[in-house]
Amino acid sequence: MSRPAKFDRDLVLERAMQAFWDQGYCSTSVATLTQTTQLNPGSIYAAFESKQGLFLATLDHYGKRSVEEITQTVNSAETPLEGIRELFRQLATNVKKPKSERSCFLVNTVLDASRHNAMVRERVNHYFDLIESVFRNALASAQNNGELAIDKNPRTLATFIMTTIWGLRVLLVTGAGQDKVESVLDQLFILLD
Amino acid sequence: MSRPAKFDRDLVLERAMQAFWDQGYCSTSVATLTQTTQLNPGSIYAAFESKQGLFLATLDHYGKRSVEEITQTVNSAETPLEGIRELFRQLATNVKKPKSERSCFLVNTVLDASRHNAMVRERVNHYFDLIESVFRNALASAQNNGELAIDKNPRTLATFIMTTIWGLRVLLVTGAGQDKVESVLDQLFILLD
DNA sequence: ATAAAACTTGAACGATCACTCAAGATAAAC
DNA sequence: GTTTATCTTGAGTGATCGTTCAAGTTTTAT
Repeated sequence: MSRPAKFDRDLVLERAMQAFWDQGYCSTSVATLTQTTQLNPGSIYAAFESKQGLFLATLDHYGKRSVEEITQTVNSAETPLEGIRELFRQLATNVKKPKSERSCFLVNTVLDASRHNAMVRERVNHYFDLIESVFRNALASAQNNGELAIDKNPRTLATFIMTTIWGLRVLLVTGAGQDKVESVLDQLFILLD
Repeated sequence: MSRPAKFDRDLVLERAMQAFWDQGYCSTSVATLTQTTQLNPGSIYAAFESKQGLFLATLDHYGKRSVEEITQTVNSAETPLEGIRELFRQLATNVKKPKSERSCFLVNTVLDASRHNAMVRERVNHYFDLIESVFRNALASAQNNGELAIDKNPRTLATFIMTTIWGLRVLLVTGAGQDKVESVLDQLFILLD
């Protein structure tokens, strides 16, 4: 016996996420959020408790989708190792895309808001862990296939892959060209052979 | 025929830098800056024009010192390649240090303020370029010494080293332990052999 | 001494911040 | 149709934001 919320929660999260992603937590005012989400302050606070509550919800929105997309890309290739390579090739094509300077929402957040907020840090680390396990599993499969040498360590390589992704995100923000990005991919792929 | 400023500019820059580094540009208010620098608002604005002006000055303060320290570490080892390895070993010891979660001021800045401010971006990129050239020169020297295989490309490797540093900074912020950090170093060192 | 120039002080400015809440609107339950 | 519970609206809250500036202070040059 109550009135359901009129707005589409996923649409609101998507729009709020774009705002936070573009401008960062601190520079995104509630006034901006009311514009982009087309929700009044009251509705935002009724649904998400606070600006931080909305931010955490957008983090989940982004995190879940990232994990899905990465899993999809890595696991839908012909072989596990090829899946990982394909993921990096896709990442590299971001150079040309218009909003590549936004980097990754999780990476931006971990270097910004997470350092003084345990809740944010834990959530970001959670999604990083999930993503790393996708790589670790793929590498283990590759070893079983004989695609990856038996003396390589999937755990070590997965950590290194994560580090390379993080580094690549920064590289893209610096405005690096195609050549630099491909340099990085080449070096990483050497280690995966 | 004028009155000289009473405050120590370097000390003020150091204190302001610590504040910006700890909390980020946006979260560091001028009120905070007046406390940490022990300067009144008027003095700050007389000396640095604006909050952003002070920030840019702290960026230079940090950037110049970083370049000096990296150059020193890389060039004072017995061989160029050993210098690069030594730098990474030092970076790795940051895991234990209390403020390791602050990452690198330049990296934090490039993912935060730089994306919507060309002046900040150019300045950060400038220092990144200087640092990368330290590695490129060291690698070229290593090749002349016969320490680095002749088929390796110093330019490509220097870019990869920068990417690894950036990735390592993120890794440290996630709270990774010694083991993960050493994993990354091991993989990087393979590529330098 | 005096004048000139620059620095220091700190109260005050308008703008904007995150957030609240009373009033009105709306859907489900009966 | 009435009740009930919740959502929506948007003006308004006090706090804090970056910045300014007039008044007072201090140093140098003459």
